[in-house]
Amino acid sequence: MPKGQKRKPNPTATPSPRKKSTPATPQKGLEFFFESQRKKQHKLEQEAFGDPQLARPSSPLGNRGNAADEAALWELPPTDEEPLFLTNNRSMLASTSSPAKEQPSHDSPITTPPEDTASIVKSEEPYSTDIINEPKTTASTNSFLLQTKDEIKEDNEALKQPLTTDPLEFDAHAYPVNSWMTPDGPVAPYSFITEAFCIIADTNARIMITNVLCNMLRVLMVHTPTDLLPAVWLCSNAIAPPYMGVELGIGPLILSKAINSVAGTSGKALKSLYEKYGDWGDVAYAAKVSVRTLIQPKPLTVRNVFSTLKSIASLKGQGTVDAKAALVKKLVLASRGEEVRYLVRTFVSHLRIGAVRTTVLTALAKACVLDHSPFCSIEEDDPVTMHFHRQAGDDKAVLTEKMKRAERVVRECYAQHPNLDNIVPALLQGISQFKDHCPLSVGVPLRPMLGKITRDLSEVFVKLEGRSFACEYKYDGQRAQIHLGEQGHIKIFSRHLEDMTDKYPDVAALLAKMCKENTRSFIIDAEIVAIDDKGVIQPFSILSNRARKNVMIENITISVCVLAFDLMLLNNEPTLQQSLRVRRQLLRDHFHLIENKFALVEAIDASGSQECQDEVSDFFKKSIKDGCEGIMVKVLDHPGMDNNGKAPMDDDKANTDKVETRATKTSQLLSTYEPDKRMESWLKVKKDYVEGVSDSLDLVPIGAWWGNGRKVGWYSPILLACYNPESETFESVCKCISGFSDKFYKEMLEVYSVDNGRVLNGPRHDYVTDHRPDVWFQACEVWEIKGADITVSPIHKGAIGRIDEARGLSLRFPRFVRKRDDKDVEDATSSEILAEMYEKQTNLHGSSAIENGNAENEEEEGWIADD
DNA sequence: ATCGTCTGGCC
DNA sequence: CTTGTGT
DNA sequence: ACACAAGGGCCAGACGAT
Repeated sequence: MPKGQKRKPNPTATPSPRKKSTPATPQKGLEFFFESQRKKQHKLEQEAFGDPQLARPSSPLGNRGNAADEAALWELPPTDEEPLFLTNNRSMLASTSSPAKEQPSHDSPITTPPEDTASIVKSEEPYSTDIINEPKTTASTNSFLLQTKDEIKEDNEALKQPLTTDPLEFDAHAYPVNSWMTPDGPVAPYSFITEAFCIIADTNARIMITNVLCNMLRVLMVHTPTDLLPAVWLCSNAIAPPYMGVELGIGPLILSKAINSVAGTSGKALKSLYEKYGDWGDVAYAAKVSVRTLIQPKPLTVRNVFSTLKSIASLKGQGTVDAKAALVKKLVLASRGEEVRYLVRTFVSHLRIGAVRTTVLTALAKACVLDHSPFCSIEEDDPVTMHFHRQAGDDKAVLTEKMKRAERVVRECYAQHPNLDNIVPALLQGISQFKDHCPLSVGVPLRPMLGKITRDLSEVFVKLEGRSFACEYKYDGQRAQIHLGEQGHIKIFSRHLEDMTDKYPDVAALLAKMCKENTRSFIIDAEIVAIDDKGVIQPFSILSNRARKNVMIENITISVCVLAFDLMLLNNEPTLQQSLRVRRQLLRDHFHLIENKFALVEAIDASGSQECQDEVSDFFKKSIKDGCEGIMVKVLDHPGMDNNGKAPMDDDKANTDKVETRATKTSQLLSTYEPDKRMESWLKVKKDYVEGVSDSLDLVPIGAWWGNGRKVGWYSPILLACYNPESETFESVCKCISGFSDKFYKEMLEVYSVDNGRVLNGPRHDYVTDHRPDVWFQACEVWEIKGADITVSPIHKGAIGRIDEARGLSLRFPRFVRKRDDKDVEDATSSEILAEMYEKQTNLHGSSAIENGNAENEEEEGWIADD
């Protein structure tokens, strides 16, 4: 069904075939890039391993991280040239976004309606993004080609294998790209990748999605390798790694402006289109089909789309809204057929094709096995190369194995060094050594390890039976990955790898003091929590009030404490492969605790025995009392190495197959730090997962909006209210989108229809809310809605006036649990009850200081700061 | 200067 | 952050 | 089991309008 709901490409508007030539991007810059890339890579290696001034002794854990790396990260190139494969991607930018850099004059917005564009001629820019300025006919555009249009077309049709071909059969070299040719070499048209997007959007089959992506990337890799990186970015809904702080800053506002000026539509018309389609790409498509462009601009190319995106992201300051709209308009105007759909979705960073980061990585890895770029030096006899790359005579099984290997390597590499600007160029040179270019290093965030959600404490004991494990407080703060380099460089990254160093100058100032003498560099995983002046942990909302940019230590109003729980690198050695027990000990051994500023998370160790179950249960309760979300439970030791000496499987009697499987699995759980993985060796037990511990409200649906994407045609989200018996009103508490099954959505259309009178023309007089849902409901049902916390809301109205004069109460993480057919709307949670729940929750807070920030408390552990 | 809207980012 | 869905 | 896509409350920062 959802598949059916994915909007199919409109058959009446065929995706524009690659029939036209693209008057070229100067290939020179890109050629230069790859040339210098080869040189610099060589140089970098020499520096890393040869230069006595920069090289460090390589470690038994691998030769990752070195002085050259670190220097480069903070833009202190060890040589006069910029290192290439590190986070510094300016060299890449310089080549791919040259139009923006060389042509700042593009700022002047062009808001002329399409009809007038013919009169505007003249551009210095030869790129196809510059559509409006090219009154050339198609024929003249193609004039430098040796073949006629028809000949090319025939050619293509004859030779073209569909991208859906099994990658093992697909021949990227034979893929016809004559039409991509320009005087400066081949250039991939944007339509090439949108064609792939169309196919991918039309299926849910993951294998097919990967195959199409894989084939698409191979064609680029073989024919236009410099287009590979931009294409990979376009596939991943991003244009730069998160920690580079590059944002498009395009939303509905700018999009509307641009589309209106292209299609001559009004904001109102667009809005109604959006209500109909629920997707800005589809809106743009619909708005554009009705427009006849007199002058067909030059086709878009992958690199131009990408470089324009980069330009948009680089705009800042006054007038940027119009400037962005102008650039968006140019691309929209130049797009043909299906292109505009994906172009616009790219603007809002939401491709909606059912493939994002991981799938693209997989496809990329496979692509690199089956083909290689002209820049890849395959050495015939090199066993490592042959371990990954396809060789003549490889049968299906061998290739499958190689692809699996490559996928593992690429994903592991990405998890430790998530920067496509480094990974893709490195991959273009071959899979075998590319890992060395993208090491785990200080200054580059690794993707954090995640915990599996666990709904019950008893589940913990089933999953971890026979193993030793640590239970840690899960504080309600912000996850932070803190890096200190040997030269004193500091970076603090968020859970999604944004650079938030600027937000925490106080934490940065702490790092030097934290380090014991033997600590020169590190990466730690921690939670930052707000504390008051007495060292009492504050709720998340306090932390979120903290300033984020240009923070001066003197002006900080919200103090924080860093609670560390893991160590991924120490003194330039990755510690990922150590057991948690060892990593934790390293943490204890190498850091001073600083009262109310730096501590290790509150924790106990346990295993599966009965006493432990009680202990863990108490610990869990205590964590909640102390204002935490719950606990994390983590396997401490490597398989078979449990400290309690107990064999993992010893007292398993009733050996059904299932038990056996469970036990085997349990006994193999890793205690390593696995970046980017949600492993069963880390279990997350939050209070609101556990029955009876969380807040649960009985609310009344009073309205809804029409859903988007997968949920088009359904009510989503739904506006819910509590009941105030005093004023006899329904006060909005939250919108809810989660917890509904597809079946439920369908039933809802029946339950709330105009026909049965449960859909109203407007809000009832007794509905108290600032929201304006698409559809108003007659209050007639009660639903149980679960949430994590009750919050004082700037917009919702629950119990307004009771806790705060102007603000009502709302719910954090609302989700639907079930209908309460046993209740009438007047029996819904009352405003008073809601207010009391809020008070109870806030009284819970404010009692507990951070315990192990106090050195005296922990003498039996023996890891307190000792000087 | 101040306020409102938009955007992206935490959870 | 949570949840349901499809492979 | 995994990947993806719906979208929640709430915030600071940035830009634009007044």
